[in-house]
Amino acid sequence: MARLNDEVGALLQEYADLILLTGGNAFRARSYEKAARSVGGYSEDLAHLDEEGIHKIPGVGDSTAAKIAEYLATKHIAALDKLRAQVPPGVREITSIPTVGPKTAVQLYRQLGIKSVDELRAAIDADKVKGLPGLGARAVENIRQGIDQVSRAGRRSLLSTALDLAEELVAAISEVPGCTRCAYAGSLRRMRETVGDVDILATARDSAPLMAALRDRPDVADVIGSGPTKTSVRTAKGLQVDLRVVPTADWGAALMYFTGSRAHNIKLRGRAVKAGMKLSEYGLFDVETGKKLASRTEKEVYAALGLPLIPPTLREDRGEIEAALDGELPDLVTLKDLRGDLHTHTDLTDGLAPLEAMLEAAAGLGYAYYAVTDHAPNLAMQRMTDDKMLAQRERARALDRTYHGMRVLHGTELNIDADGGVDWPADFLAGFDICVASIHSSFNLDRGAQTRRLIRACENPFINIIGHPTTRLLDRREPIDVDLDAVFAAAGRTGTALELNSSPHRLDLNDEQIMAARRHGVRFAVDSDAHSVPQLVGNQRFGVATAQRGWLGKDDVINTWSLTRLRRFLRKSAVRE
DNA sequence: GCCGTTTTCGGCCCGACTGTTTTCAGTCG
Repeated sequence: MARLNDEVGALLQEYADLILLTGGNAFRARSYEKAARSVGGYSEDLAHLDEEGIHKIPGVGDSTAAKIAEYLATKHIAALDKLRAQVPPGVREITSIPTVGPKTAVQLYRQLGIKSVDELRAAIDADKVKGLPGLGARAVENIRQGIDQVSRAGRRSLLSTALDLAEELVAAISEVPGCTRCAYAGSLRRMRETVGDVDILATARDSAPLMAALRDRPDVADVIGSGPTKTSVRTAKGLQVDLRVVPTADWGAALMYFTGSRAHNIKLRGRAVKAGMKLSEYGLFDVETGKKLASRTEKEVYAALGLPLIPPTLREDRGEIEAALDGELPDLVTLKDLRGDLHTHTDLTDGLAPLEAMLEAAAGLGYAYYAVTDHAPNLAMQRMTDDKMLAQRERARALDRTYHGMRVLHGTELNIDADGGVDWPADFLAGFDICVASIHSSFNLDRGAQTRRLIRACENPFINIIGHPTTRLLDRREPIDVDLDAVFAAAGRTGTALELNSSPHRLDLNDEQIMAARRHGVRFAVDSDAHSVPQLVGNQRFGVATAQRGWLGKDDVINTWSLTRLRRFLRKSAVRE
């Protein structure tokens, strides 16, 4: 469910953006930005806080607290509305294009009247942009590529965004009198990394009240169509939602049909045909007699096809049907299998919560161990020093075992430089329990150079995990150009785990890369990369689902292991000795 | 606008990279 904190955080971020776009004080804007992040990542729900409680959120002072209180009371912020009136919403949207910031967006608006991404593309095509101050041929070409990238990503929503909406809708529709079952289906149920639309399936004798409940929601901007079996709407945020209502007796067949994938369904139907049966969203039928053989539950339908229930995360026609027939479906890793988290941050660098708050939340998840891995000095903005890191280590040692006996590992997230080196020499690295190493710069090296730097990082005897290996951001940045097969081979050979970063913006490695890496004997760390308590608690479901999509079992994932086994792996002895 | 082992004013995450410049502005992590 979307938290009120995220909603308010987004408004404060918008306010900060609008301050910059209207030429306001940059420090003022930064202050609202900081507050936006802080509110979004705050562990307590705004809905349960009074004005005094709101004031205690770090980075929230008198002015911001008043705006939040105003929003909670009236659902409006007058100052925000005032700024909105000065800048068309499309101008802010333009700043989401990589390489286009507020200065450029405002210049385009002032000089050419451009107030949407579409208008900007048209202006570039008409050669009107080149020649503006600071915008030469190269810069314009970068903007054009940025537009392409954003529009490719923009058609689909992040899994987390779609899931928030779907869970809210399922809860609402389930409460409508007469609704007997309700669930989300589609690519969302398969937990694909991005989702084109949200499919909701429900059963009820009379569908009308369910359809009305969807149509009448305040966040519905547009009803695309509505009949007795299907209603389609578009939300204010542009996400399409389809609600289908089927008879209770056909729940299983309909859920299978609407969960897909298409390729999985086609293969199942082919199998049915060979056996003299027909499979549709209404059930599995005997072709000769027309008799319905199964439809009530998914398990029944799969069983009638001679198959065990196949988990939704595997239904992509990547061999799961064949594996099911051979009795070789993988025993997939689950959220409950995770015994710890190996890549997390605190407010010592860019995290929001102090170490103690993160540890308490981790212990609350039942973790047996937990690694704090704050940023290393080469990410200059983080201002890390040797002394700060050593002081944190002392605190971590002191807090070891104090949270329900949870073991605290002291680590760091190193920066892999363009040559594959990292922040500290061997003697300092040797002091850490665990080292994650990630790329945070030089994203545009050529394929050979990227491959070399990552292989060299794998060969570093102190690096245990390569963090977010391709560095892609689903809504913002393409992956680096790298020979992943060569990197996977190096990771397998050196005993370096590859991360499956659970942030819904990353999911890096992705499902197919995981499958390929596994063939090289690579082990994986499913890590939250949490920068706040909500991320620590919320991210891992996305990582685990992606691990399942990559066919990973418990044994493939090092943070399901016992601490003893994990420590042995972290010694990386094969390389060091 | 926020904040204080720099505390009621004066700083504020700091450096690299890119493409435009001829000494720098804008963007990004």
